[in-house]
Amino acid sequence: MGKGEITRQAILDHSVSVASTVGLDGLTIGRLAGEMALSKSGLFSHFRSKESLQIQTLEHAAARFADLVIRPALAAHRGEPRIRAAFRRWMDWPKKSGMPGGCLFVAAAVELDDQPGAARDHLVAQQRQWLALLANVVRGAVTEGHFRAEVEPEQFAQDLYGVMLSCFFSHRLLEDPDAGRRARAAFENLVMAARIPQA
Amino acid sequence: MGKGEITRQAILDHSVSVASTVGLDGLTIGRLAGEMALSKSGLFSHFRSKESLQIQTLEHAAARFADLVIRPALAAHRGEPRIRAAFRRWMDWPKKSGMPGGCLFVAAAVELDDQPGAARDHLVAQQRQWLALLANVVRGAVTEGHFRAEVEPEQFAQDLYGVMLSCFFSHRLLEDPDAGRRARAAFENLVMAARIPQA
DNA sequence: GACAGACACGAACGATCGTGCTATTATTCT
DNA sequence: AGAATAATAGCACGATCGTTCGTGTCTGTC
Repeated sequence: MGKGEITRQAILDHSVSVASTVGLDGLTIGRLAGEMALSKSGLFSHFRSKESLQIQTLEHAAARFADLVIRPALAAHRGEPRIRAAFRRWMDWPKKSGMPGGCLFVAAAVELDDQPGAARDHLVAQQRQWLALLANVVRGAVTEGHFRAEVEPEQFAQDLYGVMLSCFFSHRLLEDPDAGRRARAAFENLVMAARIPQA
Repeated sequence: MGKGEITRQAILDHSVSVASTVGLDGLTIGRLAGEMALSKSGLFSHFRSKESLQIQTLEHAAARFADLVIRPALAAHRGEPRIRAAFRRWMDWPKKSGMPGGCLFVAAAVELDDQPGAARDHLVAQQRQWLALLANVVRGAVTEGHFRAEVEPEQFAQDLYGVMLSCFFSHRLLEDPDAGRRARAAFENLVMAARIPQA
């Protein structure tokens, strides 16, 4: 790994952190350069455009998400345990991953949902994949006999996403200290409702 | 109502619409002026700063929210009917209110959760009030005998918010045509779980 | 030890940002 | 109708934005 690649990675590390608080658009090359002790043009030369910087920032975060959430979750036993692992890792991945502004994907989702372009396309593909993976994990819980056969995996995935989003909202904006506890409770309710009723 | 007030309202109408797509920060005085056929300084003089424009935009949207969601919901019968009315109005209030970029409050929430200032304070107070109102409506369903006594109103309110947020997310970013249907299904599940079980 | 390539810097560009001033035109009130 | 007031336009400012270009400085190779 050459020196250029090293600084590029360092820039992206910081970029993810900054973008989590000010968004991908609020992300500024001048600011990034200042905080990395680089000149604007020196930093810019690593990415040939701002859009490229934004996309690479998303990719960088996605790689960390795969390391910190997806892979550990898939290492858990199929079925309900894997769902619990995914949820737990997902819940505190912004903290673990050094994103002081909360999950970058949530910020980017709201920011880009109206802004066509390569960055949006990238994020959409990413998030669709993640939701599909969640749905598949739920499907596994059905075939494993943990969940009822009528459980709709896509429904469960969207519901899970809602639990996460409302937790972020209550926690970050409203600063509700009970947000996390309620999110866990909501998760338990979802799981209980999906389980095969014990006679 | 003088002429100044009329144009101010017209500006705010448009400002809400624009901010819903590009955010309160992406909202720009120059753009707003161009689209309203006003000079930058002419428009600016109505608000003495950009922060004031942002706050008034939030207030304007809040007033419409009260008209289109809160008041009609409170007009419904106390208990479960009122919850259903609130949810239904809430679901399609961005459409009804001419916000092409989806709910302004959602966009502002993600944008401002890290940016201290008067705009954030205003939004936080607003959203806390709305969540408290939702919780109160749920409390009404309990005292009315529709919901079980153990139902936690604040939990229900946060869960409801999650249903809305994940619907917006799936609908607007992922363009999932089933997002609305799933949100309604999730709502029904929440209500059913809270009801007094019929023997 | 000359040379090539990678890497960073400094200066400058056109554009746009928010925000003041000063006129000038519209509107409202007596 | 005329005077007082409100609303808008025009212009300029300093700052910052993304981007380009030319130049210097290392590092490693033949």
